[in-house]
Amino acid sequence: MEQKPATIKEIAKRLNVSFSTVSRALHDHPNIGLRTKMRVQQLAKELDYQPNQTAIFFQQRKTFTIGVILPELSEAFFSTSISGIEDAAEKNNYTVLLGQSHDNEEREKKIVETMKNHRVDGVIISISKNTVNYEHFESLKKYGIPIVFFDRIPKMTDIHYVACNMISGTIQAVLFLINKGHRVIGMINGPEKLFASQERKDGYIQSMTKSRLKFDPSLVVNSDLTLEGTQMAMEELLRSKRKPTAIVAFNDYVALDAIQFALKRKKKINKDICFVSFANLPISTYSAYPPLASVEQHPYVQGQKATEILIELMNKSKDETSQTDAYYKIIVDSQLVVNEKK
Amino acid sequence: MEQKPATIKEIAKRLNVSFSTVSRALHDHPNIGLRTKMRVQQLAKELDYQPNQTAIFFQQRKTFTIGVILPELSEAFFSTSISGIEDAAEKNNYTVLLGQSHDNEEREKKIVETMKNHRVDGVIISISKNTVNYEHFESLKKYGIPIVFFDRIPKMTDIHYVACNMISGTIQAVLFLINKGHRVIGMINGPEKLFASQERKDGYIQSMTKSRLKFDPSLVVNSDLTLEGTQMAMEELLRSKRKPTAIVAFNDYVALDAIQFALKRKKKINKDICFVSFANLPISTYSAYPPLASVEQHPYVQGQKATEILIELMNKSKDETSQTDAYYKIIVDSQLVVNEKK
DNA sequence: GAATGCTATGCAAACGTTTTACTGGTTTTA
DNA sequence: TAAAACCAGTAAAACGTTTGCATAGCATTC
Repeated sequence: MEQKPATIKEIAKRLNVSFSTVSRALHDHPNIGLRTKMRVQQLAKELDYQPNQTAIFFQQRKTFTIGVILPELSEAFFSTSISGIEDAAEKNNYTVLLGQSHDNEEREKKIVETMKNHRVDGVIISISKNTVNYEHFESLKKYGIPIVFFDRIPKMTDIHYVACNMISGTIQAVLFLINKGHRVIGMINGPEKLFASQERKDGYIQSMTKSRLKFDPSLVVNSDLTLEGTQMAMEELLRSKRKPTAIVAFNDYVALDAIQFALKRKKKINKDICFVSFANLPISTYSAYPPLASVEQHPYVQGQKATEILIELMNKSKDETSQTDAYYKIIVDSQLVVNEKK
Repeated sequence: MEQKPATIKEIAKRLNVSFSTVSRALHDHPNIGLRTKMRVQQLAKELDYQPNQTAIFFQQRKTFTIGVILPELSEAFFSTSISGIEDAAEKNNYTVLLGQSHDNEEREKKIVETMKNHRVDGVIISISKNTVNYEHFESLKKYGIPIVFFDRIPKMTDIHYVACNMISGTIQAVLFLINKGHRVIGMINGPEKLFASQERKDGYIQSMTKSRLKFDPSLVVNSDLTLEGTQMAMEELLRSKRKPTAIVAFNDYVALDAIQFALKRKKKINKDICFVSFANLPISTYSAYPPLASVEQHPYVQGQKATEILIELMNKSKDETSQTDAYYKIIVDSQLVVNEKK
C-alpha cells in the first residue's frame, strides 16, 4: 500500500506543463501566470506533494542541519542547553543532528567525521574532557563548516565560542556569604588544572580581598569531584585551624556530598556551617539540606546564543565576500540564585 | 582558502578513466583490475576524497538517519535512553536527528513533519503526554517511514513498540518490603488515569494478595506528582488508622518529597518508616535518606531495543516482498535495585 | 509596421553518485 | 579455429530539484 511521494515531474506531466514551471509556481515566482500558479498549487495539494528535501539538499549543497556534539546528555547542564540549541535552530528552520562523545576523544572524532559526511551546515560542540588533539576541528574548518564551541572550549586561538564567566558568579556567591556575616569561608574547588576551577578561585580571591578579608590559601582545597575526593576535601577543611563557617562548593553534587559528610560529623547545616554551590540543578531542592544558593550558568541561554552565532556564520559563509576574520567570543555572566525556602 | 571537496569526477578526469570506474574501484568492485583499483584508491587518499553523502542519500533514497522524538531530555529517563538509541544507531551506521516535544502536541506534529521532509529512514518516538490526535503518525506510515514507539505508547493497534512492564518491578518492590517484615504497606501512586499508575497498582495488589495480606484500598493514594500533591498524599497515609511502616512511591522525586515530609513529622526514616520507589535516578544517592530500593526501568536497554527493531523494520521495507504484518511488541521487565549503603 | 518590452513558459544543465547494460578485447574450451 | 567465457572497463540513465537562458506571443511605442 506504500505510496510513492508525488514529485514535481508528476505534477508537470498531469498538467501538461514543464516541470520548471511547476517548480516556479510552487515558489510563487512572479514569472508564472496566476492561472497556472493556481492549477499547480491546487494539484500539489491534492497529491499531498512534499518536496524531496534530499534532492534539494543535494542541489543546494546545504542540508539545514546542524551537528551538535555534547559530552553527556544525562548531565543536566547539557540536556538543558540542548533545548536552547534546538529552539534557536527550529526558529531558523534548522534541524539538530545529535552526538554524544561520552568524554571520549576517539568517539568525538568519529562523530565529527560522520557529521562531516552528512554535510551538516555547521557544528556546535562542547568538547570532551579528554580531548587533547584538535585535528578534527581543523578538518571541519578546512571544509568550510563553521564551528561554534560552547562551555568547554579548546585551547585554540581562531575560534568562535560561547562560555560562561564563572568569576562574576563566584564573587556574588562569596559576597552573599560575607553579607550574611561569614568571615571564614572555605572553598571546595575542582581539579586544579581545570579552567573552571581557576575561575572560581579567582572569583573567590577577588571578593575576599575586595572585602578586606585576608585570602587564606589553606581554605581552598581541591576535590577530584568523586565522593571520596569531596570527603577528603571536607576533612581537610574541618581540620583546619580557622574553621570555616561557610563553604563554596564546586557544584551541586559536590555540595550534597559535602553536606552529608558534615552531617556525619554532627555539624548543623545552615547553623554551624553553610553551603553555596554552582550549577543550580533541580536536584538540590530534593535534598533535605540544599545549599543556600547556587550559581546559575544559564545553559539554555548559552545554547541559544551559540546557535544564533552559528547561524550567522553559516549565512556569511555563503556569500564568501564578507570574509571578515572576526571571531565571536561571547561570555555569558553567571549569576547567584538564592534557593527558595520551602 | 575554502577547499572544494574532491569528487569522483575529479579523480576520473585526472586518471583518465570513466567515473563509473572510479566509483567501482572505490567500492572494491571485482570488475576493476588491481592496477586501476590501486591508482584510484591512492589518488582518492591523496585528495582526501569523501563521498558526498547528500548525493548518495538522494540517489539511494535513504539517509541513514533516524528521527528521535522525546518529550524532555532533562528527564533522566529520556537522556539515558537516548544514549541507548545513539549507540545502537551508530553500530548500524545510522545517525540521530533529535527533536523534543516538551509534551506539546503541536510541537510534536511539527517535528514529525520536519523529519518527514528530511526523509529520515525511520522514527523512534515517546509521545507527548498531551497528544490525543494520532494523524501525524498515520501520515508517516503512509509514506512508508517505519515508527517504533517507546515507553509512552499511543492507544493504537497496529504499531511496534518497546515498553517497560512495571508490574514485575512493583511486585518485587512490595515483596522486598514484606520480606523485611512490613505488613502495612502504603503506596503513593501517580495520577489515576496514567497507564503507569494502573500497572503499579496492579503489581501492588497482586503481591499483597499473593502474600495473603489483605488489600486495603485506603493505603493506595494518588499524587499529581507535584510537591504539594505528594505532601497531601503523605498526610493522608500518615493519618490512616493502619499506619503504614513502608511506602512505595511513584518515582524517586516523589519518594524524596515524601521522605522530607516524613522527617518534618518527626518520623525516623528506615526505622519508623521505609521507602521504595521507581526510576532509580542517580540523584537519590545524594539525598541524606535515599529510598531503600528503586525499580529500574532500563531506559538504556529500552532505547537500544527500540532502535534495533527500527533498523530491522527499515531493512525489511526495502525488499517489500517480506510484507509480514507482524508487530513488535517488546516488553522489558522492570527490576528492583537495592540501594547500596554508603 | 518595425522596434521594443513585457508576460508566461519551456529547455537544459547542473549537483555527485550508483548501477544497468553494453563493448572490445583476450583467454579458454571443445 | 570458431565459439564460449571472461576480463576490464565505458556509456548513460536515473534520482528531484533549481535556475540561467532562451523564446513565443502579445501589447505598446514611435
